[in-house]
Amino acid sequence: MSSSPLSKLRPINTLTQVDKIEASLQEYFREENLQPGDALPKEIEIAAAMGVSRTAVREALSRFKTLGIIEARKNRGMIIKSPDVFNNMERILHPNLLDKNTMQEIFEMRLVLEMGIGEILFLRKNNANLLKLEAIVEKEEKTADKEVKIQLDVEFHSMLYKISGNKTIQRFQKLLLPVFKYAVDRPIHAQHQLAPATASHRDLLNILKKGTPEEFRIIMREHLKNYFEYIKE
Amino acid sequence: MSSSPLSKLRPINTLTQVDKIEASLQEYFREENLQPGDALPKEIEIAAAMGVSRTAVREALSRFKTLGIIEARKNRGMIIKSPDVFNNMERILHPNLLDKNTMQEIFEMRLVLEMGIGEILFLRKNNANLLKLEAIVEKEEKTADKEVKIQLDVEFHSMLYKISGNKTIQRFQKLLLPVFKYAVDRPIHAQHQLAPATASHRDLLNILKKGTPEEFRIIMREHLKNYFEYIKE
DNA sequence: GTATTTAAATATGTCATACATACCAAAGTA
DNA sequence: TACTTTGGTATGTATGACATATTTAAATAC
Repeated sequence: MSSSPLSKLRPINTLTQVDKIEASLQEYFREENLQPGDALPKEIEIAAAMGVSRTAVREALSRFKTLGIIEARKNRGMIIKSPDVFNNMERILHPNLLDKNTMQEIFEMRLVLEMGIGEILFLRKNNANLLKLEAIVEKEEKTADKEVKIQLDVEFHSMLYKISGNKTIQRFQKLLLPVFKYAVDRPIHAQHQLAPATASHRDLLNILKKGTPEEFRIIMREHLKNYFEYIKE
Repeated sequence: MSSSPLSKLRPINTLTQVDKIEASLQEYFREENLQPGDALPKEIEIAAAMGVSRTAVREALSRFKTLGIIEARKNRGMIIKSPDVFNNMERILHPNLLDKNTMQEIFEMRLVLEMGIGEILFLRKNNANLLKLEAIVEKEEKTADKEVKIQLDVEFHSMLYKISGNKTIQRFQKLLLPVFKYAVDRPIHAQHQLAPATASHRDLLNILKKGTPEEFRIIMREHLKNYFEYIKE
C-alpha cells in the first residue's frame, strides 16, 4: 500500500465522537433557545437522531451534567438547568492541583477585588451591617491569641463582601480563601505578614461609618500595603 | 434467603453509584497526594478494585475530565492535570442560562475589578504598554462610527487588564464580557449608556502615564459613574 | 363514586462484552 | 543509522440487556 506524502498531514479536526456530539447538542440548545426548565429529548432519541450510540450520547450529556447545565432526574427525563457559576471552580481550586503561577495570580485577584469593593459597600451599608463589623473588630482588639486573630481577620474581610450584598462576589471570595491562605503561609511571604498593617480594621470601619468611598480606598490600600509589597517582587 | 424487616430501611444517602465512585476516586487522589503529571490506574483496574463496571467508572472519570482535573490520552492512560480555572465557566456563562440576578451580580463584579485594577497597573505599566493604549485612544478619538467606538471601548478596557500582566484576571474579564454586553444592551440600561462618560479614556491614559494610583481610581470612578448610577436602582 | 392499592409503562442508571482506533515500543529491513 | 513494519495496549464506541424509581392508569375495596 503506497501512501502519498499528504497522508502525513493530520486532519485538523481531531475531535472525538463525543466531542462532536457535545458540540451538536450545544448547537441544539442554542437553536431551540432552550431555557432553564425545558425538557430534553430522551437519550435514545438523541442517539437515533444523530446516528450514534447511546453510550456516546450519555458521555456527552454527562459533561453537561457535570457543568450543571442539565439535570437528569431518574426515569423522569432531563431538563435544562441554570448552572451555578462557581460550583465547578470549587471542585478544582485545590492548592494541590494549581501551579504556582496561577496561585500567585489568584492572590493578586483577591487584592484587586478588595481594592474595588469599596464603592459598593457605600451603596449597600446599613446599621445592622456595620454593627456586625464592629463586633468583629472589637473581638479582634480584645484577643491576644494569634490563631484567633487570623480567624477574625478572615471574618472581617468576609463580612465586607457580605455587606456588598453581592452573593456572586461573596462566593468568589470564599472560593479564593484557601488559595489565599496557602499563599500567605508560604515562607517567602511570612515575613511580610509579620509586619503590622499600617491601617487597621478599626480604621476601615471608621471610614466606612463616616467617611467617603475615596477615603476608604486609600485606607484599604494602606491596609493591604504589605501584600502589595509582596507582589512587587 | 430471609431478609430482615430492616432491609426495608433505605440508606440515607441517595447517592448514585457513579457519585460514590467519584467520591472514592477523589479520596484516592488526595490520599496518594497525586500531582499534575502523575498517572492513574487503568479504567479496568479501577473497576475491578472497586467491584463495579467499567461503564460507571468511565462516567465518574468523565466528570473529572470535564472539570479538567484529569486528561485521557488515547491508549496512553490517564494523568492528573493542572486544571484551567476558568475553562468550565466559559462553557456555562451564557446569558441564556443565567438568571437575571446572577447576571446583575456579575455586572457588578466587573465594576469592582475595574475599580481595583489600578494599583497593579502602576506596578506593571511600561512604555510599550502605554503606547498600545495610546493607539487605541487615538483611534477612538478619530472615529465617528458608533459600532467602532463600542469595539474600541472594549479594547481599551481589555488592554488595561492586559497591562496588569495577570492572565487569570485577564481571562476572567474576557469571560465576563458577554454578560456585561448583554446587561448593557438591556433597555433599562441603554439610557444610562447614552449619557457621555464624565471622564474619558484619554483622561485615564494621562493619569496612568503621569499620575498616581490614587488619581487613577478617582478618574476610573468618574469614568464608570453611569454604571454605578445604574446599579444603585 | 371516591379512595386506596396494584400494575404497567417509562427513561435513566448500571452492567457485560466486543470491537475500533491510535499510540508506543520493539523488532525487522534497507 | 534511519526507516518501516508489526503487535500490544488502553481508551473510545457500539450493542444489548436488566435494574430501578417515578408517573400514569387500571383495578379493587369501601
